[in-house]
Amino acid sequence: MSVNPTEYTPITTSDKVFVQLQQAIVSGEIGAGTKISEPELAKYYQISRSTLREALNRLEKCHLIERKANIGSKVVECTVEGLLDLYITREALEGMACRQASANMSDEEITAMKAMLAEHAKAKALQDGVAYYQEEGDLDFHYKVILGSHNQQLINILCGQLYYLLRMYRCQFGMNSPRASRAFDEHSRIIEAIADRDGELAELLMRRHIAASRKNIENKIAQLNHAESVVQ
Amino acid sequence: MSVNPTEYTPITTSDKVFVQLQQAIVSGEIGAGTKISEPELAKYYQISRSTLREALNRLEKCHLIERKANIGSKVVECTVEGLLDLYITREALEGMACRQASANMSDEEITAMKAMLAEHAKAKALQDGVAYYQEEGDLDFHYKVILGSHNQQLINILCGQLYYLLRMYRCQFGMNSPRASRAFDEHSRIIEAIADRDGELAELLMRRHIAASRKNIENKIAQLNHAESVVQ
DNA sequence: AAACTCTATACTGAAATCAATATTTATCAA
DNA sequence: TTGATAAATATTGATTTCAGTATAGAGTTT
Repeated sequence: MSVNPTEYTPITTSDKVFVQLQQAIVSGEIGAGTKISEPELAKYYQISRSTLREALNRLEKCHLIERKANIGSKVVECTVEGLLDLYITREALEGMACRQASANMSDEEITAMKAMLAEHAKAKALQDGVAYYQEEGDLDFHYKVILGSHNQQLINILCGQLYYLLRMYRCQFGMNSPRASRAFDEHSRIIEAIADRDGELAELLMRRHIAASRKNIENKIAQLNHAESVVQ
Repeated sequence: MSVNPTEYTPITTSDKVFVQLQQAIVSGEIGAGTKISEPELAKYYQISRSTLREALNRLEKCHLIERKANIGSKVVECTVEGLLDLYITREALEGMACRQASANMSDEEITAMKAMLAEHAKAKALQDGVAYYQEEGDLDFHYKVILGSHNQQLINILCGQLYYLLRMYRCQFGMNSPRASRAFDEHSRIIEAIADRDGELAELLMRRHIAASRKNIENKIAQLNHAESVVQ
C-alpha cells in the first residue's frame, strides 16, 4: 500500500539516508528552520559527509532544505505565503494534469480509479472515513490523476517535488479539515468528467477542488490569527 | 543585459562548471543522449570529480541530464513528446503566473514592462525584429511576467528548471518560427490585461499564446515527418 | 559454431583529508 | 559602556584516494 508513487526501493546509501531525512523533516522531527550541521548528521547516520551531501542535494530538489554557498543548509520554513503559493501552483498543474488525464488515461486506468473510489466509499461508510480519507485516500486519488496525465513533466514536478512539501505542510500545520465528505463528492465528479473524456470540465473541477482546499486553509488561518489577537 | 533572471554571479567552482556545462548542453555542444564520463569531464574542466558531481546534481535538477545509480549520467534526449509535455506544463504554469501577476505586480513593475515592450517595438521596426524578438525579447517578456507573479514556487519551477530545457529544445530543434509579429501583438494584449488587473483574461491570453506556439511546433514537426517520408 | 562463464577494465559510490570562508568572541580604544 | 577590529574556531567547499559494481571481451565447453 504505497501511497507515494515515487516511493522506490532505495538502492544506494544516500538513497536510504534521503528517505530517512525526508520523513524526519516532513514529520517535524527535524524542525522547520533548523540549521543543518553536516558533520553532526553524518556522524548520526554513520555515513561520510559526501554521502550525506548527496542526500542533501536530493532534499534541496524537493525544496525541503535551502542551501547557500559557504553558509550551509537549513530546513525550509513553513510560512502561510509558502503554503498559499504551493496551492496556487498545485491548482495550475493538477488542473492541467486532470485535463491531460481525460485525454490520455486508458479505459483500464479509469475503471481502476473508479474501483479505488468505491473502496474509499466503503471505508467512508464504515468508520466515518474522515481519518482514512483525509490521509491516504486523498493522496491516492490525486496521485492517480497525476500519473494518468501521462505527462512526464507534470508527474516529475508534482510527485517528485511539490508533494513532499505538501505533506510537510499537512503534518506541521495539522491540517485535518472537515472537508472529507465534500472532497469525496468532488473526487467522484472529477472521475466522471475524466470518464466522459471531458478535459475542459475535468480541469475546471480539479481547479475548484484545490481552490476550495486553499480557501478552507485561508479561513482557518484567519481564525487562528483572530484567536491569537484576542488572547493577546 | 541578462536575459536570465536566475543568472547569478557564480561563486563556487562547481557554480562556474555548472554554467559552462549548462551552456554546452543547451547549445548542443554536448549532444543529446551523450553518456557522461565523470573522470573525463573532470579532467577537461581541471576539477576534481566531487566538484563535478556537485555540478551534475545541479544539471539533474534542471532535467538536463538523467542519472541512474551504478550506471551513470547521460544528457537528456530531445523528443517530440518531451517538447509537447514541456509546452503543456508551461501553459498551465505561465497561465497561472500571469493571473497572479495581474494581482501582485506593482504599478512600477507594470510600467517597466510596458517600457520594455516599447523597446521591443522599436527594435522590431528597425530590423524587422525577427531575430532579436525571437531570441531575447520573447524570453525577457516571459521572465518578467513570471517574476511578476511574486509566487516563489512558480518562479522556481519555471526559471530554475523548465526554462533551461526550453532553451535546449529551441537550440536543438532550431525553432525560429514566423510568429514574431503575432507574438508581439499577443504580448501587448497580455500586458494590457495585467494593467487592467484582469487576472481571468490575462491567464486566458497567456494560455492561448503558449498553446499557439505549441500548435505551431506540432505543425512544423508534422511537415518534417511528411518530408522525411517523401524522401524515403 | 554458438552460447555461457569468467576475468579484466572502467566507471560510479563512499570515505578521509585539506583549504577557504564565515561567524563568533575577546580585547582595545573611544 | 559601547563600538570596532582582530584573532580563533567552526563549518562548508574542494581534492585525493579507496572500494564496490557493471559491462565488455576472451576463452572454454557443449
